[in-house]
Amino acid sequence: MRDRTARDFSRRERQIMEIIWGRGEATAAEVLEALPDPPTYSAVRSTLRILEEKGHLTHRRDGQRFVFEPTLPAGAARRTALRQLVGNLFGGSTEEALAGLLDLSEGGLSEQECERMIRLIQRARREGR
Amino acid sequence: MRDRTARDFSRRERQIMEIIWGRGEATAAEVLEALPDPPTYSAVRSTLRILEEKGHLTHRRDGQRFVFEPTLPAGAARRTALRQLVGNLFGGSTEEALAGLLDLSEGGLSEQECERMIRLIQRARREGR
DNA sequence: GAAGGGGTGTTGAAAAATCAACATTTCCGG
DNA sequence: CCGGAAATGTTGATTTTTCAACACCCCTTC
Repeated sequence: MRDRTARDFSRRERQIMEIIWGRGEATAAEVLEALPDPPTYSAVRSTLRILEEKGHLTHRRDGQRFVFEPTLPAGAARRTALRQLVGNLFGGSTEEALAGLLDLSEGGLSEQECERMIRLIQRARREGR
Repeated sequence: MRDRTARDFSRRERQIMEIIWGRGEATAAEVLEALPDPPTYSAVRSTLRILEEKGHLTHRRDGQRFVFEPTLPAGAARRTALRQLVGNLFGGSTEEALAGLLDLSEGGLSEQECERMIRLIQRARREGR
């Protein structure tokens, strides 16, 4: 079976997949609205259909509309995307990736966030053995 | 001026950029070798040239060969890639992203890793204010 | 100084992705 | 019953991406 990660997606396809991953599911109209540089409604539907043909999406009917949903659960998508990112850009180092992650939150960490994150790490330590 | 993030790359382009980001720099031959599904040498060079035209890469001469290097420093690429990933797939939640990250290291965390990561968080807390 | 290996430069064909137009269906209100 | 709104279905053109062939250049070696 193929990899079915981000490598499989073209530009627009990835853009659309990310929108749907983010929401869990979406209609064509919702995708259109969420796109920062939207083409026509028609074009969006076209791409959605292709994504479905390729096996990345399924749809169910909801009244007249189609509601699209990823074939793989969001967790799997996150996993593979993260794995690739860490592997490709951070040389596989989880620590460096964490550092990069912390760098992002410009606003600074609240005391609570900080504690929760530390607990996450400790839990991973315990469970990961 | 354009965005110049990962959104700008097509499939092959992204693949190649990731290879170069990972190494810091690379020749055409190296890129070719690193590709899991390589086309011809000629095709690789072609894409490298296009990436250069688009402003994502520069090259310097090293004897006969060209050595390609990202225009933006690796740090910037990491930042934007991470930001997008967190924004798109983790709803902007740094914590959830961290959880996902920890999920990746199947082998379990060593005591040392664990401590270093906690220290990273604490440092971010102090500095981020 | 000819041949060959290893590199680049250029060009155009082939494939894939993107897009939009137009037709069709369904539902709803009047 | 009729019309319009809101969907989907179908098709084909356009653009972008991907690829490879071939010409050329430089260096080494015989």
